Amino acid sequence: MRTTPPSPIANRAEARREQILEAALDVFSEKGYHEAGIADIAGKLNIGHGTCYRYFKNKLDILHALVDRILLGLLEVVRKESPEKSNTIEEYRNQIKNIGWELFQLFSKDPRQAKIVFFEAMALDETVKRKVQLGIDKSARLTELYLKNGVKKGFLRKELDTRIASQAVNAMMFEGIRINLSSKVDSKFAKRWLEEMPTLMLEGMGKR
Amino acid sequence: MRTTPPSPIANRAEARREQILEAALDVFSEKGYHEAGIADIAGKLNIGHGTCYRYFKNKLDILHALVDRILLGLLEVVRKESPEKSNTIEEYRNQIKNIGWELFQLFSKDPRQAKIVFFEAMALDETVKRKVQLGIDKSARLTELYLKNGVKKGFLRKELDTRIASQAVNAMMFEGIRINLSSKVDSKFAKRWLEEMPTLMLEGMGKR
Amino acid sequence: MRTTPPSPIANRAEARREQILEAALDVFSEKGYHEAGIADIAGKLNIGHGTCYRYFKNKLDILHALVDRILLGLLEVVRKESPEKSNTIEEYRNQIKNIGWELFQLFSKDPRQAKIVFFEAMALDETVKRKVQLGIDKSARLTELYLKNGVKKGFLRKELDTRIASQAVNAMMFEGIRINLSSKVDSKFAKRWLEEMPTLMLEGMGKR
Amino acid sequence: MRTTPPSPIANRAEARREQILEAALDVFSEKGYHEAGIADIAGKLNIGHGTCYRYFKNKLDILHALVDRILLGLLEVVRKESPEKSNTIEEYRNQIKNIGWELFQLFSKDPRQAKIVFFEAMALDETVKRKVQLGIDKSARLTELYLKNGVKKGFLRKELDTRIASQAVNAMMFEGIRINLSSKVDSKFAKRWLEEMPTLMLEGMGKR
DNA sequence: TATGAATGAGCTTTCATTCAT
DNA sequence: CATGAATGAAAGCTCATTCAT
Repeated sequence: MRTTPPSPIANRAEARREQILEAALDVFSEKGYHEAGIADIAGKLNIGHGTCYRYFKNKLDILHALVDRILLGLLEVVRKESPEKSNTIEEYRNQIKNIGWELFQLFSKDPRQAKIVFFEAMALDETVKRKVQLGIDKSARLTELYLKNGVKKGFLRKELDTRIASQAVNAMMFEGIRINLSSKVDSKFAKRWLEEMPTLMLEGMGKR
Repeated sequence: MRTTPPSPIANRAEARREQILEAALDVFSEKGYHEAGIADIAGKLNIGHGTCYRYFKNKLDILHALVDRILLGLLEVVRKESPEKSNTIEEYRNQIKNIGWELFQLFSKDPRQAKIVFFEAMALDETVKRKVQLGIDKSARLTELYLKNGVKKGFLRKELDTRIASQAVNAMMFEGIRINLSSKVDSKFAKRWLEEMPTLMLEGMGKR
Repeated sequence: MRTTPPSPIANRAEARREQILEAALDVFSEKGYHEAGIADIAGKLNIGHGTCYRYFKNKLDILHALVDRILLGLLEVVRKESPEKSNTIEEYRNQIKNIGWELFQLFSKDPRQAKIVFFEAMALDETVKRKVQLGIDKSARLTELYLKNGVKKGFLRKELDTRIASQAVNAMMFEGIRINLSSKVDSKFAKRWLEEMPTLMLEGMGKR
Repeated sequence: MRTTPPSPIANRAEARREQILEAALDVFSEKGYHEAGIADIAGKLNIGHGTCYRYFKNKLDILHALVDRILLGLLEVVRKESPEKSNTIEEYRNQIKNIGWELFQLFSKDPRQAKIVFFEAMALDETVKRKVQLGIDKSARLTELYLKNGVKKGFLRKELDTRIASQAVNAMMFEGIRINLSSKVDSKFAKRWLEEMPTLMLEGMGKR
């Protein structure tokens, strides 16, 4: 349900923006932000590089827009499930699996996105870095809601430090993605990771 | 047992190298690799910037040396404890606590190091990135030895995917450090993290 | 006596030209020719900047047209009085006063014009510069007619080098305007200048 | 009598600066500040253009340094004569002649300087413009001292508005130089101008 | 061994101008 | 006629690296 009717001209402009972002995603993730030149982006689209500056203030602005989009997608995934839904630990285990799976999907389908947020953006100017950290933090806060629900419903430990635990959960998730990115990992890794993680998180490594 | 007697001249040169690395650590971690200039490093030491090139091939070479040193320190910590030592889960819990503590120590004492390996180095050329990933991987392999010991001794789950689990453990550890770096976190955070982690890892979040 | 009846369509076009020139006057005098962009001019008129190119060949062409207009106005003022009119030195003094006053009026009413011809145009390509110099020269030639009349009528010195003197007169006039432009001069300055100039020119500074 | 012994190294650097300024004088006066590129300046000296940036912050900085030097030379000339020296109008007439002559000399010997201060600098950023105006103003203030001396000694009119008159004198002087620059003027012009000016200034154009 | 002057590749960015719509 | 998206030449500037001293 769109609120504004799609003006064709705005759409054209929007499409250009998208093209540029798409090309930038390619270039930045391949060569890295600093090595990449505006010319590379424009070159990929066979447009004059001046054109990029009609749609973005500068190179950094492109990255910002890119990061925004990626984080949006990330949060969308995390938000899809409802924190209150699970009533038993088994349901919860499934939720975890789902979210993990979706995230893996998201970043496996387009590893370029992961490269940007997990590697490039972290070494750049304070504002981008902060933006990503905020995004990750937000994701952790959402995760925390799940944990709190679990504690409330009684299937998670009462004394659980949900703040810490949510960050640990996030860390595992993202680390899995990071490792998955480093091409030298076999394709079954993701599957193993996804299967092992919920058990690890819920039951720990210790013998019962 | 040194194989070659320490020639004073080699020592002098070695000292210079150290100085430069120390200065580079400062500068790179503060301004970031790209923003930092060779001149900044030399400036800090009040030496001509040409001098840096007598001790290092180029700017990237300095970073490589820096990363080497940092990873060395990291592995040293992880190696300090012996994977075979623990015989009960309680001993193991203590080992984990120890290692975690030492790592926190290492990177809290000198957050510059963490900034370099966890942020800067990851956005640079493939060789540095790989080097860091290898370091982290090595750390995970070591961790895995502990886990295998645990499984063998029977205080960790028999079916534990030690490869995955070791990476998860690492992830939690490093995430803690990363979060700790983002200055806006209060000083008690480290303590909470360190206390919560072993339990999380061993018993998970689920209610027993 | 117009030769062609004013076609309404030509008038519309003419009006557009005028609008653009007016806007250009604003923009050029405010930001300077180089800092000003075609977009600024078009922006002021809320028209597409491509439109400017339907009325002018290029940016420089706009300046040329502007300078033409300004110089035209300048010469109009100088031409208003008739060089042959004065018969006594007192009449002449009044003529001078008048012309000076009108010029001050002209450029005080619209200092933007002065900024263009006296500052911007002089630092641009040879053709504009020459055009302005020619205009100033023409103004001096006119002034010279007055002087020649004065010599002929006997109220100016017989040996007066009218060529030089006319240029000196011009110089004083224009310098007054230039100084007046530099905002930090008080409003009474113009009055003092206008009053002092005729005496200076006619009687000099020396004691009689 | 130098206060500091001339360090050879400082001299070398100083020499480079001078070379660059000299080349810039050439280039700026020939092509105009905006048309001129740093590359042109460096090209003239057969040095890398980066070198210019070792000695000057940026392009504008070069112009500033240039203008400073020119204005210094200008003021030096004006300062050479002493305002209090003249006791009769004839002595004063000679002083005027001298100063005028020297200024003509200064700017005829190196018309490039005149082009910079009288044309280029006036169309540039506020700071340069102001600097030049200040220089010209300073020159007028000095001239005023001469006039005040003349009034005091009684060979200039008692009621003379010395402020205005000094500016008028300046104007004539500089206009002469400006006209002289426009190559199409014959070489005798300067001589005529210099001869006519003192009389004009002292006795005016009116018949006695 | 240490220096820092010199270098120039290479980047980002601007904006006058064109032209298809 | 009017538009403004697209263009790309052209410029300023930085800084890692070299090398004569």
